[in-house]
Amino acid sequence: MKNHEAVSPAKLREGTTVDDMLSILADEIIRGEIAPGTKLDARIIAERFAVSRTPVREMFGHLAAMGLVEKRPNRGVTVANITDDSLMAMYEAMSELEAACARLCALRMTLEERQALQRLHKEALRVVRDGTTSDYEAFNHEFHTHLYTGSHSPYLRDLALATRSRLQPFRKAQFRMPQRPSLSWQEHDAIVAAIMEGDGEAAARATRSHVMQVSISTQHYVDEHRTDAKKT
Amino acid sequence: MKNHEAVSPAKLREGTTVDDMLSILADEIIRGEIAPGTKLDARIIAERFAVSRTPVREMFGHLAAMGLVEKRPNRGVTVANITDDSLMAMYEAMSELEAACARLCALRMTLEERQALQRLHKEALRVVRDGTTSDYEAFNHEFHTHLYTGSHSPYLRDLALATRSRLQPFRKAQFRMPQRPSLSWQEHDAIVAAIMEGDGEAAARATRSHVMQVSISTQHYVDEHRTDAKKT
DNA sequence: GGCACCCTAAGTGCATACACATTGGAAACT
DNA sequence: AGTTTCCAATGTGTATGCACTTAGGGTGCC
Repeated sequence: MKNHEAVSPAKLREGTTVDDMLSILADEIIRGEIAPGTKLDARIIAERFAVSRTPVREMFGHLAAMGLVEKRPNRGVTVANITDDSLMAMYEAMSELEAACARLCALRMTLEERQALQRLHKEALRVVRDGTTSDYEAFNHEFHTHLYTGSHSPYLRDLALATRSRLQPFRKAQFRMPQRPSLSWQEHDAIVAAIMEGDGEAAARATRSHVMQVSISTQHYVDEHRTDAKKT
Repeated sequence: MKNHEAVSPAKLREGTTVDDMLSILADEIIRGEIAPGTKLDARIIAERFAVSRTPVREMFGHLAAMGLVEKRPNRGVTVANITDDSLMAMYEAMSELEAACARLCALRMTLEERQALQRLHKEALRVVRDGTTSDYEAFNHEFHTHLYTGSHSPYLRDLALATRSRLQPFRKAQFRMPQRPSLSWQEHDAIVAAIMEGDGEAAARATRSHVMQVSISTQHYVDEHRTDAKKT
């Protein structure tokens, strides 16, 4: 029984079942494929992944802990419907987290990291001119990731990453404005300059204002689509 | 602040079974009553609270999401054993979070909040002179809580609260140094002064250095007790 | 006598079953 | 007809049982 090369078709021995579901579901929520306010039926999810409700419930707990869903006792789980206020608050926290990262970047980044950041930033300029906004979005994403890792502060990085995940469904909106990539690049430029000079406070200020600009752009989008995202 | 008090196992059947266990277990871990590295047997916990293993497992998921325990597949959960490096990283993140809060406090605190902070700070001075270190610890806790809420940034506050929870088991060590309360109060004094003057940057700097002082004190304690916390 | 292997015991992870809470709608009353 | 109440259907929360994984010790082999 145990010595069998158990490669049964239904069961895949790849570690944990719930983690797989978790990453898939989290990704779908983050990508916005599941609209905020949607109720997640444990039974449906269980059938979809061909498992029982028990691991699904466990996964729901993880999703709730990530802030991607809200869990109310005896009333099931719904994809987190973020209000304007809480969205604003999250962006504000995000700006502070990134500002702190940027400040530490200015003080701590190695030569290689500084060069990599600058290289990335210069490549992004080409994308601003020639590429699509979607292309720039990828560069933007990586740019900020560099800021997190460049802080050499793992926990700060994790907090920033987690917060960004929670904001992800709304961030994709910002680049709807055609001039946004160009402005974004200019704001990045100020950040890079401050980091290169080792001016931590300037880097923090520039980053804070940059993220708040993103917040404002996103807020406009949310306002426009208020009617769509009506609560269930 | 939500202070869930310990509930007797008998009356757990009322409403939220999992949350009650969660708050109790989390509290025990945070207070250090369960040593880091201890393995938590789902069956034992289930018997203790007179429930089945299912809700216990769900609670384990929450504890893991809080970072209080580590969960390895098929190997159960153990109370998070924080290494020196990760402890340092957490304190660093904490210092940045609190610095951000303090900066916002300087800019945003209402008159009432400023007065309350000052009042609390003055009372703490009496405790430094006459009271026990345990008394001061309570004041210290509330002082920092004021900083979080005074930022008027709910998410930043939540991040700070969550991070503090994870650091709580180690923070109690810092006041072993007899002169620490006095030094702590002086550091607080600089923070309060900066906030009162509305100087955000100064408040941030003072808070950052204050928290890093706490980190250093704690680190000494951890070093001394390395031999105790050896088991993984 | 040391090392590898197997074998057993313990504990985790998932499935199924059951009890209870919530909700929507139909029937009865005002 | 509008409102309320009751009931059933849907779905959550918990218990129990089973399969599988892992760890520890004993036995055979070198």
